[in-house]
Amino acid sequence: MTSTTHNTPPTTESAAAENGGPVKRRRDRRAREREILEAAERIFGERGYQGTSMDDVAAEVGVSKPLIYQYYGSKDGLFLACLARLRAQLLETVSDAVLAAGDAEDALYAGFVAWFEFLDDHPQTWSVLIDEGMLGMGPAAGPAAAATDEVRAAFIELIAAMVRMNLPPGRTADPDEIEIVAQSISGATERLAIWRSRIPAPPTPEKVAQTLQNLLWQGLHTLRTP
Amino acid sequence: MTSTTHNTPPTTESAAAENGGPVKRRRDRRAREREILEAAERIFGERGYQGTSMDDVAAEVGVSKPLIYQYYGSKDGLFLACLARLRAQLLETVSDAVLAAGDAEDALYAGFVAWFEFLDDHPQTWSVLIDEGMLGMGPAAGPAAAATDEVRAAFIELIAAMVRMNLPPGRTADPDEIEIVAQSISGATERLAIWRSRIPAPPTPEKVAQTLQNLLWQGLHTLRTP
DNA sequence: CGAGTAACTTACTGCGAGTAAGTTCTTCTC
DNA sequence: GAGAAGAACTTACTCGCAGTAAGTTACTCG
Repeated sequence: MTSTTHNTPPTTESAAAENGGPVKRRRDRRAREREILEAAERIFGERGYQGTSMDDVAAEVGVSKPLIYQYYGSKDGLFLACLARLRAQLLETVSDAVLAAGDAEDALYAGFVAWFEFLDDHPQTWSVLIDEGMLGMGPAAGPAAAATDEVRAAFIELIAAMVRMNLPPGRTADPDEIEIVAQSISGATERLAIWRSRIPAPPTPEKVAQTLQNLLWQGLHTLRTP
Repeated sequence: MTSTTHNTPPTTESAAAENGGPVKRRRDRRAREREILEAAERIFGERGYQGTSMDDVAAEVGVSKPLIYQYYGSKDGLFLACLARLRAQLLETVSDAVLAAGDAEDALYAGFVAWFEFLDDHPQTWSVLIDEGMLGMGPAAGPAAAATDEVRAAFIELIAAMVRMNLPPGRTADPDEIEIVAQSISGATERLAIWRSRIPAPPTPEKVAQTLQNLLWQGLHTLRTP
């Protein structure tokens, strides 16, 4: 659907424009790259990484496959380019919410809410992220494994910083324990996001954030000094 | 390694056995199925789902590809068959540990320890499980998504049961909150398992389990009544 | 207008999943 | 021990898709 294969005649198109629409051919490189990226983001979001072929994307944009290879190098390259934009947005949104908060308790809650709200507002984004990206990260897994590990690492560092903020002033905690806690929280929020995206009427972001906060807050004070 | 391509000559092998070894050809179906399954488990564990071709498996067993298709239907079918065995073992191990424990607090801790220990003891298993299986489960993700969702669902139900056990007698909690808590714990343990498998000197299962227990235990008492 | 280059295409290769149509080996009956 | 019946197994393909080589068309700037 969505008007595939356009009205551009494949061969003699130079005589075009007789119907009025200036058949956009030969756009500027930057513009084409953006166009391809947007189409790819949409199609990957709909059909997943495996389910999308480069020919699909090429057809959607109305361009031939080698052009995409010239601009993005490989299917992985194209996918990573999609991921880069999306994760930057997500990370920025959550970081902003955390940094805007007053104390540590508030920061944690605000971060959770921002996370779940962002994913509610950008379901397509979320599809791209989790498909082989955010989650598929076994040893030889998907192509985006390394890239999404970066995002995750950034989140984990953010969480670890919050945990440290929460310690009594001047105290330090066992680094292992901080890491374990940060990994746990990261894992919990990812799993909750997936869960919410797959059930018909998920609890509100606030509800989930509050429950998670209740679950974790007290335990965060039990970190031992090394 | 491990003596690839065997000594069976591809063409005229009926005149074989001149060297002594009774070149095992034409085994019983059950035996062949097991043989294929074991090879597949190993290769999937080493190279991942994507990185393994059916020809690889066929060559490893010393058999032709269509035979594998006859027995397992498809690459997905073969992968799922591997998964089925592994997850059954994992689920059983953890369940046993939980059920053998005295009270709820002990059950939670014992479950964590059993989980991390099992994965330490079966790294190959773990590779197969996380590669596109345990984690890759976006909308149109890997083939094993549905299968591993089942395992996860089983764990989540186990966790939810433990949480309920922990409530004051006669009390009931908001089902949404129980679900949120169970999803969180499942996500945390999965992420921790991946993290541990990817760093050089991970903390012991007991250490991780203890930290997780500390993090969660107090919060488990904050569940509201609906 | 013509040279130079950026934008783009046609037409392939190669690999890997899956299949059609057999070909041997084994056993079971007479 | 024939020889039929069926299970175990193979050769030789098709088809879809990632990736590429080599060329062609349109814009731009002297």
